[in-house]
Amino acid sequence: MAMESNAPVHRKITLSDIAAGCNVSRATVSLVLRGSPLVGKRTRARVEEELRQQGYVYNRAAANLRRRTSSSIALVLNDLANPFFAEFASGVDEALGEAGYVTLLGSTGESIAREQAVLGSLMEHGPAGLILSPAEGSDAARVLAAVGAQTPLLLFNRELGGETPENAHWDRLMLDNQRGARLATEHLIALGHRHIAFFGGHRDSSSCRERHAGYTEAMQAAKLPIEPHWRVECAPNRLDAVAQCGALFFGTPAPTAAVCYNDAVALGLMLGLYQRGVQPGRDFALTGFDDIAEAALSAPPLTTLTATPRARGRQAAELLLQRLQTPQSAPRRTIASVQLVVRASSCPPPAA
Amino acid sequence: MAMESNAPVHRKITLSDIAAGCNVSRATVSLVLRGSPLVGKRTRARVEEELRQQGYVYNRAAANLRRRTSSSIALVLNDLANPFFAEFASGVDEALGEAGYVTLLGSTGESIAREQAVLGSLMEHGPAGLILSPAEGSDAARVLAAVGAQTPLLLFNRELGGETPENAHWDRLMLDNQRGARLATEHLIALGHRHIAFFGGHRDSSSCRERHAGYTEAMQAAKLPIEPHWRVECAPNRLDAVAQCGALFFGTPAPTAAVCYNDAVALGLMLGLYQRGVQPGRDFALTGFDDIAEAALSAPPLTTLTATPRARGRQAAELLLQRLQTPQSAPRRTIASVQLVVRASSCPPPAA
DNA sequence: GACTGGATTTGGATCGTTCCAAATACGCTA
DNA sequence: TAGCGTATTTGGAACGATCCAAATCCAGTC
Repeated sequence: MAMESNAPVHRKITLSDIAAGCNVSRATVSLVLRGSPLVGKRTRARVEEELRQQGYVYNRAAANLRRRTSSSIALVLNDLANPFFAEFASGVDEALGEAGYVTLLGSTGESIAREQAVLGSLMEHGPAGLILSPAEGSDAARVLAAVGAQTPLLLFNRELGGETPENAHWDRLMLDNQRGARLATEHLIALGHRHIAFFGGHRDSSSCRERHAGYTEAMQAAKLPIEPHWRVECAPNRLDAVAQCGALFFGTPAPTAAVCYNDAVALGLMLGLYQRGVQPGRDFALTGFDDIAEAALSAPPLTTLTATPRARGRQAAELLLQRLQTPQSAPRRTIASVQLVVRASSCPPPAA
Repeated sequence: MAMESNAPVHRKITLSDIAAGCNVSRATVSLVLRGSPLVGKRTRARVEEELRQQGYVYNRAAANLRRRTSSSIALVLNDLANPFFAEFASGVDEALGEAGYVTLLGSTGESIAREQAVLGSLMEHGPAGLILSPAEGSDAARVLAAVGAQTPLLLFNRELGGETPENAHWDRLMLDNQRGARLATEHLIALGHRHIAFFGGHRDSSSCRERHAGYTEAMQAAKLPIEPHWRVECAPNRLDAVAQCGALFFGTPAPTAAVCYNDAVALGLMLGLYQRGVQPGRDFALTGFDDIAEAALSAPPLTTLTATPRARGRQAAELLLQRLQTPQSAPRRTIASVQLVVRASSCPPPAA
């Protein structure tokens, strides 16, 4: 029942406490902590014992202040609740952790106002860099104002609006949206579809524009006409997709297939189709984008494009870490390729 | 084309720069920053203008050092890629952000070793408190060693192994696992099932034990026997669930329904059943736990227990913030209730 | 013009660590 | 035992903010 330690119960243990405890200077303890070869072995052992005894925990904030360094990286996501971003985040955190960085999390819920607030708040913590998947409609000027020109930023997934040469110095990691959507469209065409819609997303989102371009490209290459009512916009989530489903069938000819902006939208569309008595995967073909975990488990399983979000997370972290190494090198634009995963949701047209 | 600012391009702007820029002392600038009523209006205006001009960003780390405060809270999760935790995280971050805290993220991927490493690393950043959803098999002694007795910790979702009176001082936010599983089991019994299995999870996980207890309770109350081979363990993810599916049908009588440890496991089991030619929701009834987003969209939609993870995230944040207010008050154990959501996966038994 | 008291402003020490130049210790040789 | 070179150790000034006691300002009063 003896007291193991006579340290005061409150107040944190600092370098000085350790130094006093074993009659060396603070500088020496500091050297021990950082594993410097300068300290003698006897001293090192003594200090290490004392560290253990007193239950010392390193104060990285103080060290960072003195050394003018940072050991954190901010991760700002437009929608953490979306499994695609959750997996991405987990990849980022994993890779950053291995490199000795800690992740400062911020999620914006697609709100530009929150994005501004979150960026401001995170910057005050002095991250070494940031990874940003912008909220819809976020623009370069505001982000630059919040982040400043000194801190490296990696843009993921979406472009910012209003980019100018001055702030185009950011690195990027984007998905090959156009090629992905083209692959999906070509796949549907190969199955015999002629009336193919592009469903979901907003026109002012860069990723949506790119995917739509891939769709258009494939349609034109196959000399297929595109009706205006085959382009239905909706927010990139399930709920709005269900609501907008009807719009697909307002005009003639009605589409027999749809390339969807992403998986969430595709899953929503499925639900909407069921509600109208149309069975997806039998009466109507559709494809998604992202290959979130539930895509393989939906009814029917969803044909989609896989981007392996966890791997993208690791990649994003690595790109940013490289940037920290070489702050002056030219900005990099990385395009991650995507692969078509064919599942049961993409059926041949009923007529064929 | 005039230079707007003559500040050196590199090197961050500090209080002293501002002070020098408008001939006041650092102390005054500091007061302005914190909106103190002490400073005169003319001075305040002058300083604020200078802050804007120079693009000052507050260094919260330095302030925290001096004030011996903290503005961050660590969130350590066993599985961020699981949508349940992703939504939880997004709720936590939202509530913490509103309270002016920043979230330090750490995900452990169910590895005790990583959990130790992550906790250690996060502690060095001096969070005001932590929210921990422990990895499977994590024990109280190790967590206490990593976190210390000073920093408030809120346990979420799972209990730690090896709890002793000394480290039982942590707050807790748990789900009403037992009641939830009992409700699910009673529901299946009411549908006419007599042979009901409990599928998935590991015996040494507290949440699994509790859910299993709820299942047992309902079975016993209905005077239904339980066969040993109706208890199949597996890791709480889809993949392992698919693999273990066969084990359910090794003995007789075979179950006609299963209460699953969670949604991930239930969705995996569905897949496994399909592979054996058994159609879930028609030939076999099952229930999940968590109500992750995909539960409503699976084929068939999954009967499960909803815990509204985003709301739980907010609640966890609020509980921890309250603890920071009153460090001395007695530890709180909060049990969040869950609700049964009946969907098509829970069908009557084939015979009935 | 000296004095008073509230309103502002300020220098200097401090938080816990690291850097750096300088001091001390120690083992050997002469 | 003095002298010397290498191996350790160390005081004190940073880092960028805040705290606090003390200084200064500025009407208004006598």
